[in-house]
Amino acid sequence: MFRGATKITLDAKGRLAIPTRYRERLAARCDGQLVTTVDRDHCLLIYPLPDWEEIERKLIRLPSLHKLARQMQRIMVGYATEVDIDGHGRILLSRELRDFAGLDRQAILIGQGNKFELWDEERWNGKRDEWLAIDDDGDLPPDLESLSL
Amino acid sequence: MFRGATKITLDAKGRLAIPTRYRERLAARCDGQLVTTVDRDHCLLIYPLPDWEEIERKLIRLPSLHKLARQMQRIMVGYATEVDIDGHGRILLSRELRDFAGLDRQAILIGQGNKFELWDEERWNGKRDEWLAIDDDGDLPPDLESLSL
DNA sequence: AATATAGTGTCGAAAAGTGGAAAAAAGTGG
DNA sequence: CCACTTTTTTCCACTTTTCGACACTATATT
Repeated sequence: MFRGATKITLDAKGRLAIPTRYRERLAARCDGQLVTTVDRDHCLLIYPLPDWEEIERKLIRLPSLHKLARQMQRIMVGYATEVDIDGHGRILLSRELRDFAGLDRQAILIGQGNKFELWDEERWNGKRDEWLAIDDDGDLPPDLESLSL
Repeated sequence: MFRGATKITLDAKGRLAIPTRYRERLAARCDGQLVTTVDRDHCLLIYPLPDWEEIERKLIRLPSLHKLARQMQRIMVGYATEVDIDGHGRILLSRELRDFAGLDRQAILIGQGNKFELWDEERWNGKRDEWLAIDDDGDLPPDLESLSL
């Protein structure tokens, strides 16, 4: 399980150095082979290759006539890019992906279970504060209703 | 069960010395392995690793397409950082976590059952006074209505 | 073919993390 | 009230990680 938030700066060429505490796990899980794609919230998702392949299978199987399903296929599979971790623990993010997520220099890498999310720092801070401000006394789904932290 | 409030100062590197009265219990429960994450009220939550893992499992299982669920995953799992108690009973709080909670030197550690809360001292004092000032004559939810202390 | 643009690898400096120990403060018992 | 123990805090030295710079290669463009 990947967890934790890390501030990261991309270099001039758009490379991202994976924090060392994840490297060993990634080497073991997928030999440094990752897949990067985009998320509706304009961040990037970074999966170990085998995890991505499973998700891709699920996406492909969705009914083609369902509008939302087709959109998700197009966006997620469409942007999915295979990247290898280089000898110094870095990956190169293509211009298309960086543009989509508004990434230039300062970014935040967020562990999310089987994947990572990569956000432009400012966008993350903005969204985060927005989420925290939500007053969720309203009706919650039962799973959340009963959640005790 | 952890209880009690303790004034604590962080050192220049952002390390926090766990009060000795908790150390033995923490060593027994989780061999000094803790997880720190953030709370909506801009304090940090500190769990023994096994307690956190259970919460994380619940969070990860929530449906990915549910907006509120995704937000909670992002914030709570996203900031969750594994920390080990070192030989001198200290843990290091990452810059990201300290920034989030506005921690610099003086902090308050609050026992809260299965976890601790860590507050910047000033923020704690402010919030506490705010809470104490609230006049709660209004209509309470039934669980509270019948609460006898 | 020449030039620009993007991608890759390597190195060194700076910053951050780690561990240990001494000093200061607080608590305890006589 | 004083001496002693324990806990807390500060400080320093060392290691690791991260960041920025540079040079080289490959690919695309005019």
